[in-house]
Amino acid sequence: MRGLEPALVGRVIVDADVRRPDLRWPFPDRMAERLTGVTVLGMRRRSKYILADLSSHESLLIHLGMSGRLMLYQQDLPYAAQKHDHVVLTNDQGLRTVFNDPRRFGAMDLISTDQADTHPLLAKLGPEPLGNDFSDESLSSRLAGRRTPIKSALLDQSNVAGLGNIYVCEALWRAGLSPVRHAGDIDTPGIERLVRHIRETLTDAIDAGGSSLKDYRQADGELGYFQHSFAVYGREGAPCQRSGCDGIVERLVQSGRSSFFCSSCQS
DNA sequence: ACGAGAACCTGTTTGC
DNA sequence: TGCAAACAGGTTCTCG
Repeated sequence: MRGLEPALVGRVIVDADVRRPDLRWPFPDRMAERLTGVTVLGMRRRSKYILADLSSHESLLIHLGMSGRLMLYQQDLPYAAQKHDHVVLTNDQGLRTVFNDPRRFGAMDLISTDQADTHPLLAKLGPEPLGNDFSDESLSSRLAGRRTPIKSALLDQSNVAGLGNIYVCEALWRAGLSPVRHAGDIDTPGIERLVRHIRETLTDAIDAGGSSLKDYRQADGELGYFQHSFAVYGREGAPCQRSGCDGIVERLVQSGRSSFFCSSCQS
């Protein structure tokens, strides 16, 4: 969202090429026409959704799913559609914004700007982890009595919005909490650590990503930028990085998702 | 209400 | 080497 904002805000969309009828769901009626000729007034994010507010009083809602990418192709450079390029927006400077998504778990919708908060996809989201509504008290109350593993509870977007598999694994490691702990069994100090480390994990990731995204004009498809900072994710069999811990990173599957953790220092 | 698993898709990696 | 299974940054739906 931060990479797209300077390229889109204040610009007019002069062409919308919608190259297939759907992603995860069908696109809204006449999406291409409704996007053409409107100005992008601003961009914002709610959980993992990107919202572009338009001069037509509608907002373009975007979710990248698992494999989705939004890439910018500079004006003057020739653009030839790549495989899985599904939507191509061209602005009044000739800059193209391309939604590419091989697995098509992503989504796009057009919604009334003043009803964005009540959209079905957004209505049930929990608090933003970097906002004031996310706190020891709010998380504790949402987890109270829950017997589901804390790993699953943190992936549940109604408890806290915007955490994915990587950041949940990393935050639990930083907090020294086992992913198999029942969500409702975590004591107050554990909740306090969890809230703090969720925030720190996200801010570290955003900081690392921000520097890499400065090269967005190249749109060369370069992959993740926080991956070099993972303590446990994808590191099964590697030594635990916590100082003084001699454990080995393990992997287990919870609710169909891989959890990476150190059973020596996470309890 | 809660929690686990399947489903949606394609591409890449792993294992026999 | 070749093929099949497993796995992948997510979310919703169904079922017990």
